[in-house]
Amino acid sequence: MKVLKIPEPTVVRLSLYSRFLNQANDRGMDIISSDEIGVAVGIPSAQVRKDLSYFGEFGIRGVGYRVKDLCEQVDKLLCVNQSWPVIIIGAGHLGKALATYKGLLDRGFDVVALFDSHPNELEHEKDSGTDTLPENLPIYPLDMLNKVVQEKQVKMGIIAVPADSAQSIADDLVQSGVASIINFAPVVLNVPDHIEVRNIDLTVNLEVLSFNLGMRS
Amino acid sequence: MKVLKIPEPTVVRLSLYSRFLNQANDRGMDIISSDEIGVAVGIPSAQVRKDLSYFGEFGIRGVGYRVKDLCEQVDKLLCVNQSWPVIIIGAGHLGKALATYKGLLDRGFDVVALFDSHPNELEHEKDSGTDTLPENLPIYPLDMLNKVVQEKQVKMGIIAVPADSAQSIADDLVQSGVASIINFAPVVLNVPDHIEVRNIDLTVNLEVLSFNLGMRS
DNA sequence: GTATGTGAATGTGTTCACAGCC
DNA sequence: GGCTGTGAACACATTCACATAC
Repeated sequence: MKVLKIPEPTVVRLSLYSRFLNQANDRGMDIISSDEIGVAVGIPSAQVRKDLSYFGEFGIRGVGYRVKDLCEQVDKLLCVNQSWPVIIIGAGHLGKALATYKGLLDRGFDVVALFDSHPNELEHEKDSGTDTLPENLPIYPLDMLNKVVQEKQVKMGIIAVPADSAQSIADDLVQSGVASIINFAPVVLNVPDHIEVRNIDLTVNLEVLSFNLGMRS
Repeated sequence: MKVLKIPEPTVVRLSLYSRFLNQANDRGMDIISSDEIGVAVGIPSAQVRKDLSYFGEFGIRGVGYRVKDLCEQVDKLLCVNQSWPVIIIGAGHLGKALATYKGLLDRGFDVVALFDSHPNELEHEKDSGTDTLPENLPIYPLDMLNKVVQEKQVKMGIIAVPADSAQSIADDLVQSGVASIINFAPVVLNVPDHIEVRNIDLTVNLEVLSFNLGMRS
């Protein structure tokens, strides 16, 4: 069992393993090999073993891994067992898409509030056809940010506002005390070193695809 | 000027450079240094220079880069000049969020159609408060996929459906002839080698954050 | 025999530091 | 002097291959 310096790709894969292991566990699977995990998430089995080996020896040589045990261990590493309050800033289509996404709660992420600069105009309108916002999910104006973050002990904020207001929202989030930010806006945010930002940028992804398509000719 | 083996992170950064350079160009900036670019996108200047050097010598030693020239060159690499027809499968909150997102067209990505398994139930309802879908954006049933992909020469599909139908949609997309897929569903897709898939997974990103928060204690 | 765990080897990406050119 | 372009050094990540344990 070593510590110190976990490669960041390893952590990303851990999340994939966790998802698959939970499914396998629900299906009542007992023993699983690194090979089966690898096939399921599209990663070489040696990589799976190495990833897990950073955190301990979870398997049984000559046998495999006990699904239930491994699942628990990995979930503990990712803190899936505990519930993380998160907030979403921006109640446009994207913000609502995220707020109504049930996959978050399944993995321990609890959207405790939505924020918007014009909360009154859109409070729980009926959206025909698609899921509506949870009844009990409050939509607050931005000046409630500090209060909510502190009261609910929020550590993570999700930015789902247009590019031109993203930096200002990021500043507000940092100011309010969150430690980590997911940013959906297509801008590079400027934040202090102790804040972790992860960008989710559709345009960049599309451009990588178009670059690669262009290369093939 | 070398070719062969461009690091994939380089391509991702190229997209960030392009965004910034276009802004700088619009602002009428003439000359820019690798350092200024680096500061703007949060990357060391040596990295900026190395990234660009994979594709040619775009700068002037002792001076910097001509913004207009560099902008054109980078945009050409990313194929931003040409228009890419893309389709979105899934017209839930997420699909609509993507379809109404104007940033795509700015960068040459033209959403030519939305697909949904129940297109009639949601055809252009009025969404109060937020942007409605473009009037001329058709919402088709899934069995129109092949026809649209072939007629519009679509190379990229965006999967915005729930996890349990994502693989089946991916199969349909591959079958229809798209070359690249952006997948928002939290599953690992199984596709042939010649298809490029890029996953955009909020849950994984959140779990990396919660892992890192957990590590700090 | 079989599957894990892991150093060693390899491969990939970043940073350094300086030669080359303005 | 200043800034680019780039080989060489370094750091990081993956893969190999085998010792180890069941």
